[in-house]
Amino acid sequence: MARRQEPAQEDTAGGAGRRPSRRGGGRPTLADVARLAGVGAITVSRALREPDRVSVTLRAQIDAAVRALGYVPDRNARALASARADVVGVLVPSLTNNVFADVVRGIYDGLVDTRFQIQIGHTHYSGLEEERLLKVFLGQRPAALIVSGLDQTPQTRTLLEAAGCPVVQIMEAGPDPVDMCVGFSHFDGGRAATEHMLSRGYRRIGFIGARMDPRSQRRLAGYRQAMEAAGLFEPRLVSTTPIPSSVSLGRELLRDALARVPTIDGVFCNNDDLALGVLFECHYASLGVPRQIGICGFNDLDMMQVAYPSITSVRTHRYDIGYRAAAMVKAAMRGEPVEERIVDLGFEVVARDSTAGPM
Amino acid sequence: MARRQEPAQEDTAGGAGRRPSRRGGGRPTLADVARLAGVGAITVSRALREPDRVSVTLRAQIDAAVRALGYVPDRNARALASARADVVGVLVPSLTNNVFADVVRGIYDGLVDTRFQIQIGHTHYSGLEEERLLKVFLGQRPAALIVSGLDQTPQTRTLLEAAGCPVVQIMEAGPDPVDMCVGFSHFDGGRAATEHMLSRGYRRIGFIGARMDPRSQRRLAGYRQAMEAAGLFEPRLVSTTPIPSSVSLGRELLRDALARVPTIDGVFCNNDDLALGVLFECHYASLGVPRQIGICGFNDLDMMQVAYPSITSVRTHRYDIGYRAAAMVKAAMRGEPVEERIVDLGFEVVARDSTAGPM
DNA sequence: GACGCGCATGGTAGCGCTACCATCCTTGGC
DNA sequence: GCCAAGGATGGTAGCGCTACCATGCGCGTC
Repeated sequence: MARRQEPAQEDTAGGAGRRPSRRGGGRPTLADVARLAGVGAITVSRALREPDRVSVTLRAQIDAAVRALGYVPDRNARALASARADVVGVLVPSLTNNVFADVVRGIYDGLVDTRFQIQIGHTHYSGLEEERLLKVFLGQRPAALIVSGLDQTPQTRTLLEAAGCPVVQIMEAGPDPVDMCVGFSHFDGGRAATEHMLSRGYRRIGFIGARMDPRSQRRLAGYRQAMEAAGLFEPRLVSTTPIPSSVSLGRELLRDALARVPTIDGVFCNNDDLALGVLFECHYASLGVPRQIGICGFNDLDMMQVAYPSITSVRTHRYDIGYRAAAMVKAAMRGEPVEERIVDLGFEVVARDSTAGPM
Repeated sequence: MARRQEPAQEDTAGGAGRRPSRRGGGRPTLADVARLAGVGAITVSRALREPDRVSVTLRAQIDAAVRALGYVPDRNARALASARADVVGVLVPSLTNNVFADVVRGIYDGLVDTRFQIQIGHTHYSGLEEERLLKVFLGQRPAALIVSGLDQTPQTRTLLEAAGCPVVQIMEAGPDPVDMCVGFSHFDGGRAATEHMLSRGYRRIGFIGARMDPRSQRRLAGYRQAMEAAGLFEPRLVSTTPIPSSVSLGRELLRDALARVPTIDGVFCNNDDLALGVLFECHYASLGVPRQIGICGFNDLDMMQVAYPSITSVRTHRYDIGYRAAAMVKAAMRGEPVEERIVDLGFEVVARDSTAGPM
């Protein structure tokens, strides 16, 4: 298969006197379009980028020439000449995680009507990997950067500050962002969930958490504060692991927790995967939900509502975070002053059957 | 915040006689490194891309200069000069779908140790959108392309054939790929799942499917062939909708199916989300699984194994498909002849409690 | 000892586009 | 009717890198 390096293909229209340049592979260029339309190259460039600044007559000629040649602008040349690639770099810990998949979907939707392409990097929850990827991204002078969380390494923060493009930190709302941020308070979310369970009458509420990234830590801190305020905190109520979260891990962690504290009457799960696993383990072990065990998840994925019994969770506005981040980035790239640099989209505790109260 | 267009920063090392070029923002260039290291620019370029071709002495000097200046190669300039961007374009229908999230993770992992960046486009299951995105991708002369499925529009296929780079079609294994393909037979998967349920004694097996893309259609065709072979096919056993799949939709579709055919004794679900919804609806309606209703999903996500009862599903090798696609792309980009252009990674019916047999 | 081969290194000339500035033409004010 | 102002158009000069083609050197061959 002649897949690599096709021989220079024949010019579609009669591009008279075109010297066969050895590089580039014979694709039509801006100059070809200009020649066919009988205008200067720069006018073609403008017609494509800022149509309003070119007269209607010329624009029509140029459009026709573009179509006739099947011209596609070379984004690499454009990026080099303007010292700016039409690329928005996005750094997320992982895409397997439904939460980030939703955020990224919001970002994509927010940028779908622009010329910007999205490039995603997976940090795998590692600050060093984040730093490495950021350098790679900066190598192409991205139009904007979206990074997850507020806990970058000092070096990464310095790079972001010197990036020379808009930067949005997502998932968390907090003071002193590099440039802008959009998210919510994980601490408050953890506290609110715990307070909800306490208000429903649960007392020995365990915390189950996997892959304790900074945001998970803050949710745990919120749980702890609520429990301490009620005089109910005990270290052995907390089960955490650095292992990535999954439904099956939820089952295991509940078993562990019950082995350690058999009298647990409720579980606040760091996320919904774990909560679903906890529910299945309760089914399996014939523990009644919500009478013997109350369950609360975090994020409120679709399945929480339809699980049987339905599972209480903290609804977070993941898609909106991505969409809003895209909007902030767009505004900043247009040069508009962004007055609201710190956006807190909040959360809601959605009470369902799984926390109806102990017997 | 001076976020946009920082003033040209001072040269870190003493770059004597450096005229302040108005564009580019004063970032160190290859020439700066060459000057500091006392070598030619091209040697620096080689030292970075093909270290073996530069003597150890010079390499050390160059490395030192790179570090001293904090030099980061400009990927846009590199792409323009070499007529190839270090970007692999990936077109998938959606990332919300766990299935594609896994595939994409495999692609990322497969390319993590290379210089290539991944750029993802979401076609939203639309052939026209796929075509549009492909043109955008081609505008930067990607190093390789990975697209989903074998059912591109004729125009898209033409573009792919003329892309001048390796192309891998993923998710399906079939004859006559544009260049290469890796996946499995959805038809066979649907048939095998149905045959499994038939072998366990289920007779009035319904099909539940959402967002009937070409691959879902082929799974349905496989189901249909198995049912017809057993003399059990009936059109009203099939419930499909163009709506995107979700757990809650699974609950609804089961209700619909039962309303139409109350004697249904099994359900083959087009994917695992639906299967989980069906399970929850059975819990809710007090229908015993697997005695009254047998359930089989598709893809075998993590939660199938830990659901209670555990749910039979067709395991597909999503991560491996992505990883293998990345490997094929890497080999082709290195110019190695790829002998196996059509790779079928198969699937397995993982029998669990949900299809233990009717009463 | 002259020649040729291969390897390390360098110079030159773009890649295709856009920033910057110059030029031209229209339009309006006096 | 002349000139200023402003909008449309074009020419020139790169952006920072790599492909291509020298060049120079050491070494083996006859």
